[in-house]
Amino acid sequence: MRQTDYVILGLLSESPLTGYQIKKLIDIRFRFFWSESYGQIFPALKSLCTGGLIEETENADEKKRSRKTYRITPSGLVNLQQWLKLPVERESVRLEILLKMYFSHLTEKAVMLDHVLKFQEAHRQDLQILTLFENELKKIVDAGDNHPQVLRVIDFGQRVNEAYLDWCRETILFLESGSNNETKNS
Amino acid sequence: MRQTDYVILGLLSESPLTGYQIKKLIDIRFRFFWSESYGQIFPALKSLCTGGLIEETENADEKKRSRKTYRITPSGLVNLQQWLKLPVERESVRLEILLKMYFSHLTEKAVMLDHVLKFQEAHRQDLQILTLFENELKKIVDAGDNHPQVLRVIDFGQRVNEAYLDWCRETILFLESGSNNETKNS
DNA sequence: CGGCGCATGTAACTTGTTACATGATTCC
DNA sequence: GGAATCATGTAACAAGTTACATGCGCCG
Repeated sequence: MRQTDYVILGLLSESPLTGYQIKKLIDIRFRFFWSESYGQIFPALKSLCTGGLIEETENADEKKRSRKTYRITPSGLVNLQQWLKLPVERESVRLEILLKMYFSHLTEKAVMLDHVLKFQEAHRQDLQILTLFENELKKIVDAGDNHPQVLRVIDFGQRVNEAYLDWCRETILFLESGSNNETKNS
Repeated sequence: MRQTDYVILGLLSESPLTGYQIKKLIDIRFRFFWSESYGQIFPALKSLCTGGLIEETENADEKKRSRKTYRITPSGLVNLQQWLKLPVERESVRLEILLKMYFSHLTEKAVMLDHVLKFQEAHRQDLQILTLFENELKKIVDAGDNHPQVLRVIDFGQRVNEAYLDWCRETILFLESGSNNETKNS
C-alpha cells in the first residue's frame, strides 16, 4: 500500500468517484500539500479493486463502459482507519527557489527578483483558492461531518502561504535595494 | 542535467568537497527545503566529472584512493549560472500529516493529537537549527560573500517553521477540546 | 460533422530510496 | 585491536512524470 492508495481511500470514504474526479479533487483541494498524476491514480484504482478495498459501482446503465465510478468497501474503510493511526512518516519539501536564492550571488539580482515575483503570484493564487474553499465550507452548515478537520487543513495552508508572501515582500525589498547587479565575475 | 547536479555545482562553487561532505551539508543547511541520498549524489558526481563540469583535486598524497575531493571547473560555473537564470520549475510539497488531518474524523482525536505533537517537536528542532545557523553566519563579519542571500533563505525557513508551530498550537487546542473520540462507526 | 472537454488507460522514462558491501581513519 | 565514524559505491527497488493512444458525448 502506497500513499496514493490512502489518498484514494480517503476521498472515496466521502463519496463514490471516478478516477478523473479524484485527480481533480486532489488538484484543487490538496493543491498546496499534495499531488498525484493519472499515471499513479489509475493503476492504484486497479490494484485497490483487486485487493477488495474498493469496488466499481454497477451503473444502471450497463452499456457505459467508460466512466467507472468507484466506492470504498467496508474492508477499505478499516484499512484507511488503520493507516490513520500509523505514525506519519514521509514529509518531503523541495523548493527549487530557495536553492536558487542560496546561490544567487552568482547572478544578477534582477534574475532572482523575477523568480520571486513569479513565486509570489503563484502563492497569492493559492491563498485565494484556499479562502474561496473556506467560505464555501462555512456556508454549508450541516456540519456533523469532517468540516472542523478540513478547516484545520485550510488554516494550515493559509498560514503557510501568508508566511511565503511575507517572505516575498521582504525579499523583493532586498533584491530591489543595493546594487542592481551582484555578479561575481562580470 | 538534473536538479541534484545543480545542488552539487552550487555547493562546489563555494569550496571543494567530497561526496560525503556534500551529503552532510545538504542534510544540515538545506534540511528544511531539500534532501538528497547517496544513491543520487555519487552517480551525479561521476557524471559531472565525465561532463567536465567538476574535477577531482589531485591530492599531494596520491595513495589515498578513498576520500576524493571535487572542485568545480570554469565550465561548471558557467553551467550553474545559466541554470540560475532559468525559470524555477518544480516545487513539490507533500505533507502526509495534512492528509491524515483531512480524514481524521474517521479516527479518535487522540490519534491525531499524537501526530501533531510529533510534528511540532520536529519543527521546533528545525527552527532551533535554523537560528543556530543564523547566529553563526552573523558572527562571521567578512560578508562580501553570499551571506545576505543565505540569510534570506534562513529567514524563509524561520517564517515557515513558525507558521507550522502556530498551526500546531491551535490544532492541539482543537484536538484537546470537544469530545475525546470522534469515530464515526465506534 | 468537427472540435472540445470529459474520461480512461498505459509504456517508457526519470527520479529517488534502501539496503547492502566495502574499506579507511581515528580514538580509546 | 576493537568500536565508531568517515567515506565511497551500487544494485534492486519504489515512486512519480510524461507523452501518447483511445474513445465517448455534447454543443454549435
